[in-house]
Order: sequence, then C-alpha cells, then structure tokens
Amino acid sequence: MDWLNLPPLATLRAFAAFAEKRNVVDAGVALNVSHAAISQQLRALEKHIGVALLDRSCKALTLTGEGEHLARALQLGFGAIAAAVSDLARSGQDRPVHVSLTSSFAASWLMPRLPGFRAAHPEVNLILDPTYEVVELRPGGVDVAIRYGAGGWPGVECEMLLQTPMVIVAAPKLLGGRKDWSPAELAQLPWLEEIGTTEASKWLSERGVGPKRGAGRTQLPGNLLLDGLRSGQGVTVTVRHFIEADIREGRIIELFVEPDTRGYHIVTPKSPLRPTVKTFTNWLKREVRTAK
Amino acid sequence: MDWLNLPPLATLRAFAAFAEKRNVVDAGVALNVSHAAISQQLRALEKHIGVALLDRSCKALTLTGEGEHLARALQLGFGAIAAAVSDLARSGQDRPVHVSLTSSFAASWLMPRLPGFRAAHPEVNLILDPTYEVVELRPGGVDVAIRYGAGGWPGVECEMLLQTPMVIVAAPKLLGGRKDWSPAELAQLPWLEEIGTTEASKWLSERGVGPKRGAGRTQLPGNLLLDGLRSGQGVTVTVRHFIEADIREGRIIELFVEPDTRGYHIVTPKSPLRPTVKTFTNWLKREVRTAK
DNA sequence: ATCCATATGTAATTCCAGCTTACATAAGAG
DNA sequence: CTCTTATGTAAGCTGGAATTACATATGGAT
Repeated sequence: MDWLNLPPLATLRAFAAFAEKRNVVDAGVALNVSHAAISQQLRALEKHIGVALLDRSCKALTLTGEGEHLARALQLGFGAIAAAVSDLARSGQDRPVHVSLTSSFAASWLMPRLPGFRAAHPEVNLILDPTYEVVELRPGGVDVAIRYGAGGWPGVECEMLLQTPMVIVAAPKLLGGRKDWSPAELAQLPWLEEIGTTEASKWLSERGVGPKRGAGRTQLPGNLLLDGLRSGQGVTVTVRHFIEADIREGRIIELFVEPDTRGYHIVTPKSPLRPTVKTFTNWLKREVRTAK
Repeated sequence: MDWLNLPPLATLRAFAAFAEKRNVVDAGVALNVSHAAISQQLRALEKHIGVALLDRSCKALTLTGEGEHLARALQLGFGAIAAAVSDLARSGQDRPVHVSLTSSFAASWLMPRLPGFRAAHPEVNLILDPTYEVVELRPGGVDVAIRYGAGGWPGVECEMLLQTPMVIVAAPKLLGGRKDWSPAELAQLPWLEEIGTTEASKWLSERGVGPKRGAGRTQLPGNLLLDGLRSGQGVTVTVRHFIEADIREGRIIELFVEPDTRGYHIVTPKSPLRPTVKTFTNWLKREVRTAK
C-alpha cells in the first residue's frame, strides 16, 4: 500500500468526525480538540488531495459529492478498524488465564485458596494446566507458569512467589521409630516421586546412591503423592511449605532439609500481559502476603 | 464512533505497515521512518490494547493470532480509505474544467488559441459556458469565470488576465466618412449590444443620452456582434483588444476610448483548486504573456 | 565453539505536526 | 440593526513521533 501519498491520518480523522457530526465544534468535542484544529485539518486535507470536499458557500459547512464519497469510505475504513480493536480488547478479557503449574502446588497451595479468587474475580476464567515439563509462554497459549527453582531464567520474567526449601520426609510408621537414617539406608526403602519431576532421583544420585537398588519407586501425581506420603507408602522429596503442619504435629518426619534459597516463581513472558493475567498474578502475590 | 478509545492512528499505521512487510526495517522504509520508530509504535499499540499482537520468542518478529486478526482489519480499513482518496484525486483529474465566460471573449480571444491548449493538454477537458450573469463558483459547478471589470470582487480570488480598455467603434460606411461625432449624434444611429451586457446603454446614459431615442438597438451574442460591427449594422462598445487589427487597418473607426484600468480577470473560488483547473488557469496566464 | 551478520530493542534527545488561544469574519435569526 | 452562532486564521506552544546512537540477541557460517 502506498502510505506516502496518503494524507496525514489526523486530517482524515478530523474529516471523518466532521462528516459524522456535520459541525466543526461537535467534531472537535468528539476528538477532544478545539474547533479550530478541525477547521485547519479540513483545509489541510483538501489541499493535500486537491479536491474540494466541503462547500463553504453558506454559513454551515456542507459536504460536496466528493466529500460524501470520501466520508462513506472513511466510515467503513475507520469503522472496521475500531471494531477489530474493540473485539481484541474484549476477547483479551474473555479468554481464560492459562496457568501451567505442578499438581502438588495446585493441590496443596492453590486449590484451597481458589474459592477466594472466584469470589473476588468471577469474571476471570482459569485453566489450571498440570504440566511439569518446561513450557513455552506464548500469546494464545500458556500465559503464566508457576515453577519451583532458583528463578532468573532467561527470556522470561521471574518473580519469587513463595520461598520454601525442599525436604526429605517419610511417615513415622515407615521409619519404625528411627530418625537418623543415612541416604544409603533410605535408598533401601520404597520411594515416591511426583510424576514429571526428578527431585527424588536427583537427591539420591547426588549422594552417591545409584538407581534401581531398593524397595522400588513409584511416580504419581502431586495430589496423590501427599496422600501416599501420609499413609506411609514411601519416602519422598517435597516442598516443606506444603507439609509444615504435618511436620509440626508429628504426622510426618523431616529427615533432611536442602539449605538453599529456591522457591516457587511466577513466570511470565516479557511481552505485555493481558489485563486478566495481571489480575491473577496480582492476586497470587497478595494471597501469599496475607496468608500465613 | 468512539474516537477517544481508538489507539493513536500512528501506532495502527506502523502495525499495518509491519504486518505487510513482516520486518521492522522494511516497514520503516514504507512509512519513511526509522526501524526504531516502528519498534516503539508496535510496543505502544500492544500496551494500549492490552493484548500481545506480536511474538518475540524468535529472532524474527511474527504476529500472534490476535495480531493477524487486527492486521486483516487494518488492511481492509486503510485499504478502503486509500482507494477512496486515490479515486478522488483521479476523478478530480477527469472532470472537465467548467469555464464561464462571455461569448465575445470566447470567440475573439480564446477560440483562436484553443488548439494550442488542446495540443499541450489533451488530458484536460473543458466546458466553455457562455454565461453573462454573475455565476456562483461552487465545487462540482463552475470552476473558473473570466470576467471583464475592475476586479477585487469579494468572496473570490481575482487575477488580471488581460488589461484592455473599452472603445466605442463603428464601421466607416455607417459613419459616412465623418469621425467627430458627439454622443448625442451617435445616439441617433443604430446600436449593437452584446446580449447580457449593459456596456452600450451604460455608456450612453453616462453621457446624458436617454434610452429609446435613436435608430434602435439590437442585442446579440458576442461572436455575431463583431460580424455585425464589421458589416456596418451599428455602433457598439467593445474591448479594444479584440479589434486592434481592424482599427489599425481602417476597417473599424475608434470614436471614443474609456480611460480606465479595467480588464479581463480570472475569477476562482477561495477554496483549493483542482489540479486541472490550475493547469488551465496557468495556461491562460502563459498564453497572455507570450502572445502579442 | 566462535565470529559475524542481521533483526530488533531501548533511551536520550530533537523537532515539527497538531493543537491551543485569542480574535476575526460572516451568515442568519429575531 | 443587533446579536447569536458557525467557521476561519494566525501566532505561539507542546508533546507525540521521530532520530540517533548504541545495545542485545538470534542464527548462520566457518
């Protein structure tokens, strides 16, 4: 398209507004400018095109035939543009916020709090996508990921939501009353691992304990993992925050704690967030601050 | 239409250009701005709408689904506008130049020169409208008038084309060899007057000669007036320029000359002229300078 | 793995298109 | 004839748009 020969868009806008209102003062109000600005832009447009669009022979300005022709085209053109912009702004509101998160986080932290979000923001729909693998944040796809780790990942924005260490834990009945197990000893017990994660394997491996020598490992979704843990079905690695009450009350025994600064992060793309995504992430931050 | 919530038109234009070219440098070339200007406008547009229109996850910018949606609407919208503007500019070229002029001017001055205009500007059509009364210059109607007088008429632009005095003349045979006639004596002879004008009546009246006391007055079109003058059918008032050769060669006798500064003027409206109207008026001015 | 070309992004600064302000002009109603 | 209303004009101001200069990152070539 030949952009360079198009008149300045401001002149076309002024003319379109005048054509709608048929009065330079009203056209100015519509565009939030003075009537003088409209008058000048109308003159500039006629000069640019080299055609008289307006008839000034009476007190009130009227459109010539050519002016009516252009006015119709501008109404169609700007109308199509305005409709598309409005659709986009609205559809941005309507599309659910797509959240990728581990199911243990979902089950332990988010689900108990979700009624509060529903009550505060009934207009925001969510998709809670229990994914474990690295997901790519793309417009139209995943909007935000909640991930455990050190943060600072490249190509995305990371904001610490909940700092909490990893702990190695088991039910008392699985441990038979003992609390001072070595990693090698622990490796002889059955282990539970959240599907899609490698925390348990990694922990053992880092302590020189090879794979496949023990009472077996079971991988299962995060919400079932905690049930299995509480019922004594195996040793596991999990986020201390989720089981602090169990530990405090002796239902779960904390065997080891990982001394680091990792935590759950809100991970978003670098591009601007849709307003509803912001609503959700702001709620997350407030929730983590007000809840104990 | 809700103009105030529309994003700045410059941002929409930048986005439309990028959507066409798929490259910020090429989009800048298309709009004659730097790639940085495009980049900034794209950011501004996304921020305004609150929707990601562009995918920046790879080296090359690409459009998201929403971006494609908006791009189509902008192509339709700006395309319709550009087509209408182009049509107007072109149709302004195509419509004939409507010229209002007296038939004596047409016959004596313009028609002999018209082949030169035709040759130089075959693409410009003319309407030579033999009108005498004051015409209103309106878009779509009369584009330019050629009128004899002092100029300086209100509400229009006036430019002197040909300064020439009015003269009172007659054929030798009508005068019977005498050259020193008084106005009262001349009033007894037959008079010719160009239809729609009052020059002859006015001249006589200004010299105290009342109407209706003579050998009669005939009103006729300008081209026939000069034929009648040459054939001795009456005394008349006319523009000296048209009959200078006749006077020089004794075929017409100049009885009186009006000592004033009047002449033929190019009269145009104050609003901008279509290019073809300018072509015609510029030709008129050149023609009057080069011809003797 | 390194280097280089290419594409895009950013921020400080400049500049001029678009606007405001203040007044002028003219048409039309009463 | 006076007054209201509608539009026009010009001088001056300003902030949106653009430039400039450099930065960053991706991907291709070696």
